[in-house]
Amino acid sequence: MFSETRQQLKNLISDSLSIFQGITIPNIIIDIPAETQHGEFSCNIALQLSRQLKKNPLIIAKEVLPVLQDLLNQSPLNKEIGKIEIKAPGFINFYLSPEGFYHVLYDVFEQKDRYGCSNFGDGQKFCLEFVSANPTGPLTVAHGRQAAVGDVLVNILKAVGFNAQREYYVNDEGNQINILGRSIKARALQILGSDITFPEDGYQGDYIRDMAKVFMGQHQIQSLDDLLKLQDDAFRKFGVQYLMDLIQKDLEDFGVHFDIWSYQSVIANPQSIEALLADLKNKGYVYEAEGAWWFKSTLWSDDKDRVVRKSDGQYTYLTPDMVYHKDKFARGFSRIVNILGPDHHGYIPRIKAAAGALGYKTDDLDVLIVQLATIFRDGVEVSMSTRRGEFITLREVMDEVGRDAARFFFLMRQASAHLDFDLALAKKQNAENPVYYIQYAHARICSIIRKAYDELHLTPKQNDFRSLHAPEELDLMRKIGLYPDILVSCAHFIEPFALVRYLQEMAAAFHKFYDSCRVLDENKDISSERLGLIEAACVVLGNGLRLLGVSQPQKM
RNA sequence: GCGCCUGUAGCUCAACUGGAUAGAGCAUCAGUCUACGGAACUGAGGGUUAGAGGUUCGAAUCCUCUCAGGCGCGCCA
Repeated sequence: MFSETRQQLKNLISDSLSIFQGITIPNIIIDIPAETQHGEFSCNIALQLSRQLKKNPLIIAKEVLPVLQDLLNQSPLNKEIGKIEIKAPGFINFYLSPEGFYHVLYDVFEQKDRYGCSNFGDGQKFCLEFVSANPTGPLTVAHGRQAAVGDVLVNILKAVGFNAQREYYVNDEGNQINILGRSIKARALQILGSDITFPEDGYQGDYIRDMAKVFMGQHQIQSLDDLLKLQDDAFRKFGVQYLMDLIQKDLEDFGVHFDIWSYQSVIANPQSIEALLADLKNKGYVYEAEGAWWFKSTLWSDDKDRVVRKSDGQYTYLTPDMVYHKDKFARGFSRIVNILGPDHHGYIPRIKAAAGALGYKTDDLDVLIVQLATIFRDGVEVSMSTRRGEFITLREVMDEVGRDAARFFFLMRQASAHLDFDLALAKKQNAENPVYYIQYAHARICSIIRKAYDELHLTPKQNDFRSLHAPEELDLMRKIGLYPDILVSCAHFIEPFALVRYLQEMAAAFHKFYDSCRVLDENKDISSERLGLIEAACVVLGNGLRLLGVSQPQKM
């Protein structure tokens, strides 16, 4: 709603600037001021023009005002904008009329579950690849955060009109998988009494031992001889299958559903890899040196060229990944974004260079780095090392604090910022815990509406709010009206954090209103209008929580 | 050494991507309920936005340098 109004104001202002001949009109910006005393919308155009016109911005604003007011009077926007004021040093501020505020509520009741949705994305195909954890162990909290961020992002992208998909790239081949196979085999050997030493680079977690037992059961292995008859491939295949099942179960329980699972072994098969390398060689993007094959990634401003085929004939990680991205591009996405952990940030120029070599723009592929979450238990940091098998899994966190709190906490900071995750706080069921603060607001509203209906036979009004004009009531409406813009902003910056913050503010605005305005009043008109207002608030809280994948309790 | 990121209240973080008096939560202190869910609300204290220059109507935000911290830099994944 506000985005429409802002666009209309922009047009009016643009028209009103015709009084200045021969100037270049800068981009007109309609801001939403931090302070409500500056109105609902604000424009800095007079400040921007002051240099060009060589005039005091205040004077420019005063010259524009009558023209603008005149245009507004002839516009349908007139009944929603109460007044226009000029404030030093030259801002033009717009104040909504009560009708302008009520318009927000009409929108909510017209769109209900769809309130907040828009056509910002214009149906563009958007591929978000995230988690993509190697099947070498259970998902860690780092993956958990990436899963939460990615999942919510896709929810938001869909809400604002993108045709967005969740994709998981399974690295089911390569060095890591070889190590996995060797680790399982070594544990199985040990179980059967062999005194071999565990591989130096093997995965030391206890889960490998469990896997070895399951493996032996499946293959009916009783003796060392039985085991040694098996090909190494059997261990790898089993390991990948077992761990992918585990990972999929974890994600399922975390509420994350991927649309596409892409397997490296399928997409980046030997033929497609050879074909790609031949093609890049033809184009002069791959050359041989020192017995290895190098990708000329420096052509796209990478620091150095990268090996794609080692002198021993093996491919590096990058090579199948290039094939995979070629496959992704070929599927016709207008935007491709990969979420990676911070340890991979050096990889970005490389993979962007790959996009360039494949004939796309390096900007057609974006990489979003989601920083790590540090887990605190009783104020002490929990250390992490996958290799040594010391890590907290996503599963443990989910079991300990619940899915709602886990998802919410992972989103409580910007994805680009480190996150401290306090298990004790996430478990707390009181005001300190922001999840409960928001859910409580939702439940509280549901409870009031129930009571109004059961005991007073009152239902929320949806089309008339003329009695509502207290500051707390208008604040709540203003907040509700902001919601669609918040989603667009999240999509634009590919960052779900603003939604989390918004919902906290939304809940606060409701609690404030509740404390100063009695909903179930003697006056039935006021009651049903306020019921309408809080129902609208409830719709927004519910819609927002749903996008976060957090439950929206009717009672707690 | 080179590259990237970060530095805002005691703590954890915001600030609509250059706007108006830099805001929240926690913590501290002081308050608010005989009525709708107190899991709530109100108020106070707390800041030279690490520092120094620069750009302009205007800087936490952009540029340069300094300081402090983190990460990356293998024919690794």
